[in-house]
Amino acid sequence: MIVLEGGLKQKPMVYRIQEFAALAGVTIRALHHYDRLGLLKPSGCSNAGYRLYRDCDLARLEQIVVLKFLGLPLKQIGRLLKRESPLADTLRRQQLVLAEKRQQLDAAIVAIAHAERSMQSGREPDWDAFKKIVREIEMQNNTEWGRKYYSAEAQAKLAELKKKQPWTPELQAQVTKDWTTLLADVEAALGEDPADPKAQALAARWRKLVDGFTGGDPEIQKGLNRMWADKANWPKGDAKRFQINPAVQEFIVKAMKASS
Amino acid sequence: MIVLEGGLKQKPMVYRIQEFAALAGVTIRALHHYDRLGLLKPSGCSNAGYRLYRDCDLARLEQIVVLKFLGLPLKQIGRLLKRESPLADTLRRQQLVLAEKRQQLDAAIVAIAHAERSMQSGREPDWDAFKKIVREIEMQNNTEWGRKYYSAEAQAKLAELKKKQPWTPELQAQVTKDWTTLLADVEAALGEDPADPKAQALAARWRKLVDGFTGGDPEIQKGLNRMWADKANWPKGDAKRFQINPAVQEFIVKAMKASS
DNA sequence: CTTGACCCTCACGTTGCGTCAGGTCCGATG
DNA sequence: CATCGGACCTGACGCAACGTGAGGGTCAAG
Repeated sequence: MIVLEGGLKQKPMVYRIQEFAALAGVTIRALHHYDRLGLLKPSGCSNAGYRLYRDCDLARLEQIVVLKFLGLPLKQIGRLLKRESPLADTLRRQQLVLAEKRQQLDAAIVAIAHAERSMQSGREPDWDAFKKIVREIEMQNNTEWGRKYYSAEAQAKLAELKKKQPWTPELQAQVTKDWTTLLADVEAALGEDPADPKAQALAARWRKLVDGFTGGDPEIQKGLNRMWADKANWPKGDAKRFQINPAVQEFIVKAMKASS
Repeated sequence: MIVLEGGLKQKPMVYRIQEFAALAGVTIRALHHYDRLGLLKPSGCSNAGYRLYRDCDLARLEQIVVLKFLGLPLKQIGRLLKRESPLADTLRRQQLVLAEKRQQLDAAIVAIAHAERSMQSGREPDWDAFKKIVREIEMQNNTEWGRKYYSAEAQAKLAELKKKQPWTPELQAQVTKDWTTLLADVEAALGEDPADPKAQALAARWRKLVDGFTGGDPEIQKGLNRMWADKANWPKGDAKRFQINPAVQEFIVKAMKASS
């Protein structure tokens, strides 16, 4: 049973937690949470330890609520409120994130609609058709995070390549295997002279694998180079899977130079 | 460094976990997880305790991936795969959920765009404007879950009412207070005769508060009745806030009848 | 002096895995 | 034959943003 404290103390206008929570449309527990995270410390405190909030706290809380509504994590909101990171940049990034999420959502909605149609006739839905949709979208996400490294031209060319050669998991497995064997072979040849025919053969295999992705296009190649140069900033999940021995990399670079 | 097992054993086509995970585009850890949840038990097991997967497992996993893509929680996916709940219904519900999420996303995207425009000129964004947007959407969500109880006509009338009388948190506080005091007063009068003038006065107050929400419209009233009749199925978070003493409810019903 | 509404601080539960840590198993090599 | 590197195993903790009690003070009214 909720009994609100109706007492209007006009002057300092302090609120106890329940009143304050109702005012902003959040729960008491959320306020506790924000307090412990340091996001919103109440500006006052009764001698019994009660949290006492004022109008200035309300303004801050409303900012928090808005930023949360935009999908920002609380840690970032904290940095924003402490002016440790610029609002404008954060919003721009978040806009991209949300746009991507929206695409996923739309795809899912379309997929469900498709499923319901295919189920009206037959009892079982068309699992195979979905598989393709899902793969399509997930592949798109994989490319999405690296998109910024490529010029508009390179992106268009990549899209064309993808049409001609769809990126199946079988192909993925094959390519992964090719790369790992090549990397192992190069590692075994680290002692050789980069100009040696053996090293040159390795460099040639390397070039062929890269061309398998770039299609031999120099624009795409430039984007790829930018991407690897920025390896430090990759999403951590992906960075691990593409760890590569620096010595190997250096060896190949030398071999490439020697052949040109 | 990843070294794939290239051995193609054509006949039974068993996969070890890494190979299988790559095939479906999920992580090994996810497979462990699904195994423990009972979502996908590998159909085989080597004598060393290695999980061994076959093509039938792949089909099941792909279904899991698709359903996960549609935003379904793993528990529900489990029930669906065990045929404990019907796929068609679940998909229909999920479609609504996704549509709602999409609205939120769109609102957030629009809000960010709005913010960037308002920041280009002035340094600070227009916090007040957002507050309204966010409240609008969150209020909408509050009404969304109860929408199913109202006829199309009632929904239209509710929308009109909301325009004439926007639902501010101040109003919310006032209404909450009115209800709680009324409930307390009724509880204190439980011993009285429902036909007594005192009880009738309480019933009148009750009617006035209800009319404050329905606008006196009988269509809306009917929807409200349906909603309370289905109280058991409310979202648990909300159900708790509207707990009401059954004796009080009974008393008011009797008083209403006595006055008619 | 006792309710009862309100407040406090732990502290565990949730969802879907990521990420070690510590140990086993297997094929290839010295 | 021993051993080394990969792949595999089973716990078990971590994360995000709170929800949900448990157990116990505070304060005004009766």
